[in-house]
Amino acid sequence: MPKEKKVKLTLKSVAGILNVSNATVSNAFNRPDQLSEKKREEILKACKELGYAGPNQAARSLRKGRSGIVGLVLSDSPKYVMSDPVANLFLQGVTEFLEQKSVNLLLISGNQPSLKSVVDFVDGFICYGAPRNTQLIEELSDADKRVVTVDFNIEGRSSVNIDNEQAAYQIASSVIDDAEQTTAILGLRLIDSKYTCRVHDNELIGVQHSIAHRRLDGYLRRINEVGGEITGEHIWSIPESSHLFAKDAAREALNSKIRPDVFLCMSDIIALAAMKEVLQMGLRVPEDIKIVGFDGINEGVRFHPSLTTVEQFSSQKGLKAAELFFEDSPESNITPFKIEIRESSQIQ
Amino acid sequence: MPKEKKVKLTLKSVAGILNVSNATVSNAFNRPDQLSEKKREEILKACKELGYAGPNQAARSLRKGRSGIVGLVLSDSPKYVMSDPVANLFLQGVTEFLEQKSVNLLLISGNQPSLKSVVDFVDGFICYGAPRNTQLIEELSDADKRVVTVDFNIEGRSSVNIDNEQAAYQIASSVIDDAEQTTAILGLRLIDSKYTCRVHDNELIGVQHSIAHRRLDGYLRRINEVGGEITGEHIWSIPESSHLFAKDAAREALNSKIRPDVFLCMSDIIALAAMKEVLQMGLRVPEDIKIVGFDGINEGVRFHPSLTTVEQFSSQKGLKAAELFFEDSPESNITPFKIEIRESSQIQ
DNA sequence: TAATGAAACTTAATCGATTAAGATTCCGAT
DNA sequence: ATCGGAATCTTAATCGATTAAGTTTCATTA
Repeated sequence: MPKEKKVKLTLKSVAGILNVSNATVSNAFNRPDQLSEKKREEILKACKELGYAGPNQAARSLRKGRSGIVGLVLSDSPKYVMSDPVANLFLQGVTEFLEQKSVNLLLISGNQPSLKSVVDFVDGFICYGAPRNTQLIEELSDADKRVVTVDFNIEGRSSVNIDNEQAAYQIASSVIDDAEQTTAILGLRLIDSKYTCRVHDNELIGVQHSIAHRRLDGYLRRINEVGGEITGEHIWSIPESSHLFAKDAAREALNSKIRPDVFLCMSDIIALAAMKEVLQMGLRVPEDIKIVGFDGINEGVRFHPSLTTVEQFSSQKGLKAAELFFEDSPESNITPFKIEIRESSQIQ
Repeated sequence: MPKEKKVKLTLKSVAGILNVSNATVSNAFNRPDQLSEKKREEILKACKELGYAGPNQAARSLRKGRSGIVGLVLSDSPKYVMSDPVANLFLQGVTEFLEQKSVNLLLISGNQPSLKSVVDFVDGFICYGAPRNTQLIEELSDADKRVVTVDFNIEGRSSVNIDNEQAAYQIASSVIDDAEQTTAILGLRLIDSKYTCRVHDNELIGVQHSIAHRRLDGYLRRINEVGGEITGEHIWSIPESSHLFAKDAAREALNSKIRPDVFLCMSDIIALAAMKEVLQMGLRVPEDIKIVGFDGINEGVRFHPSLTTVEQFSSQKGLKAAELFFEDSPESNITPFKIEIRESSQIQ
């Protein structure tokens, strides 16, 4: 319940009661060198007794132009992004760093129409994945604030990325060493469709800048290197990193005439869904089918069998992004990844 | 890159340029009925051309006393809370509702020393779990703002809870129907220790108000009902819902002389860790050991075998909490739960 | 034609702070 | 005794808006 109060407690009213100027009260809180030690303690003590908790932070931020709040722009709605364990790890990293800096985080949806409603509250933005509403990218580009982008780039702004092509190449290499192997690729948003579907050959040609296409490049490089067969027939595009869509794709692939013995999956969520499907069909992993994922989520370690994947240290990316936020000049960072060979690809 | 600008664009400067009063410009944005349609369009058009995006929201919020931001006070550090899938689902629910209301969310750590630094920026608080720093509870209790608590209560404030005792009783009942069964309880923070440890009988007596103790009450009620044996020897306390601690507890229980054939786990995370341990020891679930969890996280559905649990619709709780936030008077809400019988407890 | 009153704007106080510049006090040095 | 300057405190402008109250304009009605 709100406390009863006669007058509203503000810097001004407190100053009035104590019979000093507001400047002095303000200085008591912010600039100890501007007044005598004696007076300062006197004022702080009186404030405590009156129940005045200190300067209003909103007013202070208006005057000073700094709020101590960082806006975290998500690629999509918070609901969707938070359901993704990779994003979640990233958030953990960001919040860990920011908490230590006593800075708070304002969550901002990537399909909000504009940043107008929040821009004046924050000291800048960390942007996780290209926002779905592309207008936001323009606003971020033009804003007179600090900006750090993650998993995409805005010219002149700080950014954090991994080398997706190289990572995909290496994870593919860990499991493909023979032209006789048949690979199915379970990709994420390779084409613009609301449903799980096979990719046609011609659609593969279009150059795209998304993370998914860089990963595809890496997979294809390895398959071509060993002389394996790979066409649109072997590639599925899943509209979002969801269990249901991924299971559909896995089932289709298993029932198709290509009879894959390797699944290259563009996320661990997809890989785990595929693995569950495979196991439920009575097949063995890795004996019948080898499966690798991408991301390195904890669930992959726990799963039985555990999942071989690209560990991309998402929380480290979060830490790095937060760190770059406080740098004075823009800086591009390529974060490391690690190939984690586990049970799902390795016959004991 | 920031755009070059001669003068800073504010309501005042824009009014100066357009040769009208600031009131008129303000009204053009906020109160269309206060000026002619003609003038309004004229002003908005000019603003667009000048590149003035509209009133500064921080200044507006200072004046109006509303920011359109809700503070989400977490029980612990964001890093720790976000790593918990249940909290994550809750967040999804909250954000879903708030996004639709065009309200943004400010994340606040539960071990922050005070809410002072954020209280002036938000219209109120939703508080997920009792904050670790209890001083915050007092501040929340005294604040002249809206407050909704979840999974705990503050007198006179809105709250959202499930009936933990009843839920625990029911899930226990689904798996225990015989005095011959031997049950091990893997509990969460039943006693104040940093390590996984067995609970001693005398420690069970102390009445506690935490969720964990309500759940324990429910388990014990069922076990006593069927005449099963239950002592401190059968109960483990795990310091946090983490995989490693839970595996320790499971291993200890399996190797102990009580030889349990039922695991009642106070979270799905604990249950899944225990299950992985059981499977790795070569035992079968549910044939050798039945395992039930609590929470209803997605990973439980995906796991093989899938996990029997109490679905507590955490995202619904989030929605409800957000909904209550906008109610004018305090309201206590008890949200439903559902017993989900799946593979881990049911012999086909 | 004068009174009336709604419509369209403007004035100015206010939200709650920060801070440069000015005023006063006080002390030691010349 | 006087001057300089540091220490301490006050004055007042400012951050960027909102809004009640006041002013002017102008069409309507008696």
